Amino acid sequence: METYKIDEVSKVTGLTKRTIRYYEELGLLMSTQRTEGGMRLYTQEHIERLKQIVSARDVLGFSLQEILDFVQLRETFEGHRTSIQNTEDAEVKRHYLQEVERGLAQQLQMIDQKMETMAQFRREREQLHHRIKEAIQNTLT
Amino acid sequence: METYKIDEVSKVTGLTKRTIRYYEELGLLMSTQRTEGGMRLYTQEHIERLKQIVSARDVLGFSLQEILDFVQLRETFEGHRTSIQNTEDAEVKRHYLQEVERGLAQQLQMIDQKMETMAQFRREREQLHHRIKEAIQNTLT
DNA sequence: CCAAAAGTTAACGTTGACGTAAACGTTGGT
DNA sequence: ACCAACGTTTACGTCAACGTTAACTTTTGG
Repeated sequence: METYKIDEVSKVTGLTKRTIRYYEELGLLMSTQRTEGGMRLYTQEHIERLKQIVSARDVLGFSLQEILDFVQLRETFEGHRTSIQNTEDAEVKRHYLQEVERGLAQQLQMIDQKMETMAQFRREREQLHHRIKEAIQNTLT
Repeated sequence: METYKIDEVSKVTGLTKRTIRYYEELGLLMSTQRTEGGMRLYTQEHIERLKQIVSARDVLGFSLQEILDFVQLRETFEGHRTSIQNTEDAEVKRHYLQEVERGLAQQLQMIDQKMETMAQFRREREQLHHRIKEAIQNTLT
């Protein structure tokens, strides 16, 4: 599989090398494969993940701690597929999945809440914008 | 007009007294009337403003510096109505207004950009949610 | 009228999210 | 085989956004 060194990743994501290592340290980014000498080798998947983190951070305004919750929920599920998948106890399994499902439902609700508030904010700004444009018109008459 | 002391304001906005004073210090919140002894007296308008600031901070993820830009743009316009309104030079006036208009247009575009990314993020989460629910169904069959 | 509650300024402390510098090892081209 | 460019860890520095404490004044209820 194609891999990238940290400087490449830094350029395509816009993050500094320091930040990329920091995110790994926090557990936001899964650890990479290393070369014999210890250099990190990133895959395309790592890059996608980093882009998502940036979105969540800059656009949604989440703290790294909140993002960690999001990430862990996904990992929990993906990890589940291989580790718990083969368990015999369907009860345990279902209970586990339901926990994850509840978490996701809450996240969705939280996002909707944010979008609503954002739309509200936008309306307010648009109204101001409208009034300004009117005022400009009035300077022309 | 009805006024409130800082502790009241703290309770209804959820902000600490320290934070409220800090926002005033930064210029995010217009200064209040004071009592003879120097105590701040807030109006309903101050409270509304604080709620907006909290939204912009928590929901939109804006930094206080960004919020300051938003606030100043509004103040600039509101202040304009009384101070520049009566100027004779319609040229100066219109130019001024157009500056403000450009700023607002940019803000709107920025908000739309954020909403778009947020919607994208939501879709991704929803898809994951869907897969989880499917997996739960599968434990029942 | 007076103690307790609430307010004020000033200054230092803390936490999250990185930046930066030092000291050292790895890679890859000539 | 060498060296410039890039990588690694470790550790201290920084800045925004407040928290906390101190020392003091004002307001208010009994």
